[in-house]
Amino acid sequence: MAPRGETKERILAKALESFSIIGYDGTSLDDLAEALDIRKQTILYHFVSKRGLLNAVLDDSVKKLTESLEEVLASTNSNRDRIEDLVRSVFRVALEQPLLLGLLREVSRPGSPAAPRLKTQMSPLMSRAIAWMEEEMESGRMRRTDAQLVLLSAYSTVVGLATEIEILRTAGVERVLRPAAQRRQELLSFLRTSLTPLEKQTI
Amino acid sequence: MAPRGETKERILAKALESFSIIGYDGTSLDDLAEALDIRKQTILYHFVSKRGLLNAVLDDSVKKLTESLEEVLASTNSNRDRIEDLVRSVFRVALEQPLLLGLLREVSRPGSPAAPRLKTQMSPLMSRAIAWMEEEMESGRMRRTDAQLVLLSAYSTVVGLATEIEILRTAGVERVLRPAAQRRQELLSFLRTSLTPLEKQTI
DNA sequence: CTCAAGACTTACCAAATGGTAGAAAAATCG
DNA sequence: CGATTTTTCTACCATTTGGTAAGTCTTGAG
Repeated sequence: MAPRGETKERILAKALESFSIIGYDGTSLDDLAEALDIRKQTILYHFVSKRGLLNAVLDDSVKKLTESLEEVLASTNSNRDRIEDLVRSVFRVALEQPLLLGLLREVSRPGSPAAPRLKTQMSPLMSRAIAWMEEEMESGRMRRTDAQLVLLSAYSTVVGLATEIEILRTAGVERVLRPAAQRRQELLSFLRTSLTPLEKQTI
Repeated sequence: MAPRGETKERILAKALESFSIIGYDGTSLDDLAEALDIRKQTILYHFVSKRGLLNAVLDDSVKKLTESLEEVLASTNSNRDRIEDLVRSVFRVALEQPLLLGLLREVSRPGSPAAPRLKTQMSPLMSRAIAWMEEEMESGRMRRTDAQLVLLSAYSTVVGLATEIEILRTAGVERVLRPAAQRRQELLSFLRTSLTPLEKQTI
């Protein structure tokens, strides 16, 4: 028998994968259990209900996401290109944990049962990000715009790059898109041209 | 009894709504029927199976989407700001038919059963859009970049603006975002700074 | 060794789901 | 009107689903 929380971890990982790819409703506990060579009741033992499992996966994911971004947001007044730092770090998450963004996408759907919980979980991170941006604007390192709007655009683009790629590939844009590094570069120039103060802009 | 294809139309509309909001797997034919005050078998009579219904909804939606964009893509060498035309038209679709984009989002999920069909349906439109952009670049009206990449970014942002707004609202960005017109404006400047040829750029 | 707590399983189940078969009702047309 | 076709409904059904109840097995502390 698996000691420690090993089984629990395995379930969480597979659940993230399944929720992220075939969705919450599309995931059956029986299938999940079979994929893990485990009995369904083991899952229910650890997480009480399917919703409980979703909540656990969600909590876990948001935690990882937060940890990844926290350090960048926390780094104070260095002179480095902080936008680049942020984009780089977000991209790292997107590349290492695409499932995580897939889950965000799944859960953020208007009809999702987990929306309220997501709010509770993400609120601090969002406030933090907005505060960070406003601080940047205050100090003149970032052009003054609506922080929320930029956040929305950036968020959409990143999640899009990570997940919506599929539709384009499916829709006929077959040739594999540029490597991730180049895509990041593209996003960077988008953000730079939009955010860098005019007087510093060299393009 | 409803003559003509009236019932069929009603079913299609409600199905689009349901698929788009609570997803394909989350939609039950019984619930759908009840919402329409109709018996489930009526749905199956018209669309054979649940998959058949999804396909029908998909075909219908892609058709509307294509029609909306076709005219812009078709308009030849006018001197007007064609990027603005395109963005404007896409936004009009997004605002008038948000469910349509919601469906795209749902269906474009990697695990979706409708992905192959989506490919068939969207391919011409995508090729068309790419050809359009390359033509613009050729003539110097658009800065030379990777058309596919720009398409991906623009697509992500629009679908994002239309659907992912929900997550931010849910995640604590409560204050209602700027009106659509301003958001469109923002997207326009994103695209302009990225696409307008340098020598013409005034910012 | 004992025994309680934790981890995992077998045995079931009520509800919901997509779907089939065929009758009944409505519309269409000569 | 009467016959035929189209549309909708009632009656079922097999399977799947999330979940409950109650056991068995494992482990670690005393």
